[in-house]
Amino acid sequence: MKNKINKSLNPNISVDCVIFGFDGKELHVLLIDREDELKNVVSAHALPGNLIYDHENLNMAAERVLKELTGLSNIYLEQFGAFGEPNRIKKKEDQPWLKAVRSNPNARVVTVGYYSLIRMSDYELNPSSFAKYASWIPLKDIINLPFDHFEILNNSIDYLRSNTKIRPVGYNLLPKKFTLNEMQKLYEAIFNKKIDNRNFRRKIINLDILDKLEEKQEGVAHKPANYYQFNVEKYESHIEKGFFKFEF
Amino acid sequence: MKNKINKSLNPNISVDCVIFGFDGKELHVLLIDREDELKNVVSAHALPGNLIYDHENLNMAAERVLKELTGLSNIYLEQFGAFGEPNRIKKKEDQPWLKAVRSNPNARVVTVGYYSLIRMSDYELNPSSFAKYASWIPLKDIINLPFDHFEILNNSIDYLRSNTKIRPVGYNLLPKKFTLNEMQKLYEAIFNKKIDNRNFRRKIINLDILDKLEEKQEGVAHKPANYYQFNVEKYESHIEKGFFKFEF
DNA sequence: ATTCATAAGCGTTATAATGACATTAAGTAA
DNA sequence: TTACTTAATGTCATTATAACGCTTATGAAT
Repeated sequence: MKNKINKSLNPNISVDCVIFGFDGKELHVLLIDREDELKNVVSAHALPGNLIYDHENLNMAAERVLKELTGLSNIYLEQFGAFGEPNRIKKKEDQPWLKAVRSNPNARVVTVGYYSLIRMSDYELNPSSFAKYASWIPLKDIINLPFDHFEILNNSIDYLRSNTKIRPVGYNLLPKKFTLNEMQKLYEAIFNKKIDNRNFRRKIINLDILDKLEEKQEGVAHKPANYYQFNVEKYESHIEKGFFKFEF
Repeated sequence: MKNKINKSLNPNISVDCVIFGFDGKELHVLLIDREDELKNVVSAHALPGNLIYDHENLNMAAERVLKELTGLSNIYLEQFGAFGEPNRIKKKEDQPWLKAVRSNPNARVVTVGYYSLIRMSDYELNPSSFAKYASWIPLKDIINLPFDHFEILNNSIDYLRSNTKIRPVGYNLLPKKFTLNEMQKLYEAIFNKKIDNRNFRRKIINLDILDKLEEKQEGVAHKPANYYQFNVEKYESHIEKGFFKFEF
């Protein structure tokens, strides 16, 4: 079994996935705790990532690895960069785990980063393979990671933000019906800053990608908010065209 | 010699360079004609690219490969993506050359793309290694390329354009002293469209990255244009901050 | 000397987008 | 009835935008 896998695993190329999760309040990142072949769980959280097979392309590899390690599937992943410092997996503290799980632990590995932003409540975590646990860690609590994963994470954040500046996000991140304030919280989470509510509303509404519903919130101890939903056609065409400047 | 090189060349990872050249009028791309070990020149133009060494990072590899194949050095290269279709170098017509120059011609290779935009007149082409010729080909004349190089090229164009929308370019692309119309031609070349001259001037001048010089054109059979030069400090700080929306 | 051709360079106007800011509205809870 | 909480709205001054036409400085041609 191990041999069979190793035959087609490329020793030099890996993918790493940065999955941002939104819970309505703040951004989280999906990290795993690794388990080596001796079943000693390696505690430092890490990005889900692994070597690719020679028969799959990078996107497929990222999807497969993500699924194998965390159970998540059907997630649109976007590439944001390749990381290839020769010493990126040479740190002393990272060696024992590599030696335990890789047939060629000293090989030079270039990794390709993929990211996604999803709604946490839509997915159930099912770690397997060498991932013993998988968990959502608040982004703000992540202060370091093994290998060069912290650098990769920071790169992905930049990428996410600049992408969000030129393409609206939200579909798949908010409930089918949502309030504008829920949407604003999403943007505030991504950019990690407060946004003026009147200006936000004006801007989002002018984008003309939302339909205002008749429905309102119920049972809340304050003025109920109106529900909105994405107008999928307008939303998609806006995504295609790209470029709306989102700055507050 | 061959063995020595092959020992540390990683068979699975390459870099490819898209060097855009500006001649004051239109964009060109630096392509090579390949020569195999039997000195049969392979005629189809290709992007300069090759496998990386295990001791170098991706950036260094791109710089080295570019220098080895074309003679260009001291060029700031920016990564724009990794390309990893399993069949990307499996096209029938690409096999003879691979067999002639690679010790492992069937290996699966993921390539990382780097691009730059330079002033053609600043550099002299000195092809070597397996590059028999290196030449600037007008971008508009490039209709296909071997391997997946055409796709890589198209990706790099998108990248160049979106980058130019959010960060001013021009330093290193124009003479030390240049006219606003020369600068406008650069932008027109990058975006491949005509731009209104009054609006262009207003926008560029409002960026406050240029110093207007006392000097004017001489010997031209029309009203002489004023020379400008970049204010390096302002330019750099603007590049840092990023994000100016450039749309016409 | 005069005219011509050429590109440079200036300016206005109507419209749209931006940021900053404060009050009222609609519901539940007590 | 009042208190509490979040939703929702509007204005204004400023800035950015796109579209557009005329005048100017020079060398070349006559």
